[in-house]
Amino acid sequence: MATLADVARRAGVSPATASRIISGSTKLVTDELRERVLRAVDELQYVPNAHAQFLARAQRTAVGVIVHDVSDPYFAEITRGLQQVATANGRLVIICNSYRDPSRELEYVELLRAQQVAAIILAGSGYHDPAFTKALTGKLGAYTRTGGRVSVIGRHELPGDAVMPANADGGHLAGVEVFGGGHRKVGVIAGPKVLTTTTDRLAGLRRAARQYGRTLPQRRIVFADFDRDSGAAATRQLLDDSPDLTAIVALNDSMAVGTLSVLRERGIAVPSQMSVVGFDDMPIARDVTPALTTVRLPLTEMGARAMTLALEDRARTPRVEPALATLVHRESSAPLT
Amino acid sequence: MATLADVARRAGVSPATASRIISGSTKLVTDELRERVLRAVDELQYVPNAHAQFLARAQRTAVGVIVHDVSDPYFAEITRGLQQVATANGRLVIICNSYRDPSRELEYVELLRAQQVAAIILAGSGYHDPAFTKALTGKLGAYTRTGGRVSVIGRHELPGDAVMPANADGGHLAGVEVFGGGHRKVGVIAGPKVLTTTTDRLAGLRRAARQYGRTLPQRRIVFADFDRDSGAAATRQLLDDSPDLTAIVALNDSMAVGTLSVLRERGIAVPSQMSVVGFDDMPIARDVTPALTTVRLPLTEMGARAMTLALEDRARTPRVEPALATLVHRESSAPLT
DNA sequence: ACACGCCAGGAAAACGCTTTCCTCTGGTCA
DNA sequence: TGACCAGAGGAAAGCGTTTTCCTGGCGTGT
Repeated sequence: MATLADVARRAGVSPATASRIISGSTKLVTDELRERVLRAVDELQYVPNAHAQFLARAQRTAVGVIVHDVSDPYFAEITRGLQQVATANGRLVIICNSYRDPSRELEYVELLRAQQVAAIILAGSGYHDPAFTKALTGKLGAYTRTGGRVSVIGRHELPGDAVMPANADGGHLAGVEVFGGGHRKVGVIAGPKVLTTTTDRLAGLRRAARQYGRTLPQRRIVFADFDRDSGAAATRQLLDDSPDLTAIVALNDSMAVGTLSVLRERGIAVPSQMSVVGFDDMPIARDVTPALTTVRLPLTEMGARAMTLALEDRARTPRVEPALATLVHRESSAPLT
Repeated sequence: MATLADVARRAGVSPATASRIISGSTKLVTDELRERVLRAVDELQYVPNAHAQFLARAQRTAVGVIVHDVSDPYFAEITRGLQQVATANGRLVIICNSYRDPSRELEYVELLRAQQVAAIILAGSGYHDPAFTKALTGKLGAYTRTGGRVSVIGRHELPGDAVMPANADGGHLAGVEVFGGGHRKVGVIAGPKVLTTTTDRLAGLRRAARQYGRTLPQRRIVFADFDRDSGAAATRQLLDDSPDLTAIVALNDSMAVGTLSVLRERGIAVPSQMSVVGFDDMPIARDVTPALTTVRLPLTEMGARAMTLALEDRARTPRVEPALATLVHRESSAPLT
């Protein structure tokens, strides 16, 4: 690998001069030398060693992002927003997938700290696990104390700047859609119990139930894994246990898609025999048949705002920005007739 | 930020000893010192500076991946495969999105080279652009000459190890499905003209047409952007220009989904009035109604194999591994009655 | 008891760059 | 013509690690 010294030697100048030309310092350099150096760069196909540059400059430029899984559309949307703002600010983004493993999340915080990133962004639900939360808070604290910035999406258990999706309000909207439509026997396909997203959305749903004088009995709630296939399995269980359901709320769209496929398989008509409501408004929601009624979160925007917060001037009090949920009514839900 | 020197001072040892303990060298150290150093690390929340480590070790560990867009399910699947193998080998993966912009691709190669990654993997279609190909080949050549490894997925225009999806064969399979089913008026929604993937798949389709004594006239081919909405727009154009079509082949599933939505909107029954065939077998393909007949590529496996090639022992002749396409028959296509 | 070898630990060089500080040349003004 | 100043270029000090090489003390074998 060609080094700066090689370039300088070939151009017959000092490394200092070569560096100034290549990395564009304010210091003036004769056109003749500039020319010679640039030619040498070209001939040697020289690319500065980013690590050495980093060390010499002590200037942090990359940003780290920890998500559950980028290939999950939910995070894909968020990541898109993050990236937009990051590249607009000339930042390199390092994406890490925790695959919902808290210990891996901890490892990645360490790794990003080692990489000296300017900011760490954690996206995705938190965990109901005090020991883990404490460990994570500790590591993030050490990071911020040394000038690092942290911003989170949807994790109220952590300190720092935050963008908070209105999960509870969204759950409430979904609840209003079904309970307000006169449904009484409503099944719920929830996400993993350990995730705060699950409990938040569920709480909103419960509030809506109360508001309409209904209840949400434990036996009509099945916990699944936020993916299509476990949503399908949960639907089967729900249908077998409570054959009299008239509506199913799935706490995310992937699971709702699984629900729709099971209903189709069993010949249960949607929405005439069963209303289905999802959550997140993934792109797929409008393409399934019937198109899915769902609660929309502004995912791309949430990503963009989290990155903006992370990149803002340091040293101010943490800011928490809400992200509103809205109901997108499509064809998979209807009032009880 | 605490440095190694801080830790050493606090523990009352030399930086050398501290380094040996922290980074686990083979050299032996007394338990007492080890203890003191580890305590200091803990108290200072010390994390070694990865850039400094890199510089001192001169050991490349990260791997760079350039894709068109991770949030596109096609690349999400590939990336999943890449990541699996990478993390199994303890490699950090840096993902870069070119958003189908050749010049950005060039920039990213430079950036990854600067990051001193051990390997660069390019995934996704290449471009019909000799000047660009030459520039890219040059940069990659400079990289491999200095010990870097390059592997590509589906880009025959570039040198190095490659995993080659059977795009032409896949196009042929799609063609057999429609022409073999007796369809004569077949519309095609192609991807961007500049992509080699488009031309390859189209070539396979043409071969199938010839085989069944049919043709694929230019006016029944519309070029779109490989995404849902441009697929929908292309479908409208196709229907308006050729009202007598009985089958449509979309060169990827996203566009096929757009096609289905337009057909539904216009009340054209699938498959009785119109057969639809997609390409790639994205997860969504089985969840739309009717479920999409499509050509399957083993995307995750392709990613895994590309990463394996990239991580293998250096210095051998480039290897090209094919990735077979298969037809997944679902409900969106049927023979002409 | 002496010499030797071994081993724990430290000093210092190296990794590739940036940047401060210094030197030297040439021009300007009195 | 001499003193001064400005500006172009170079020397060298760092950035935070790892690692080689060295030192000094101890144990062992004769």
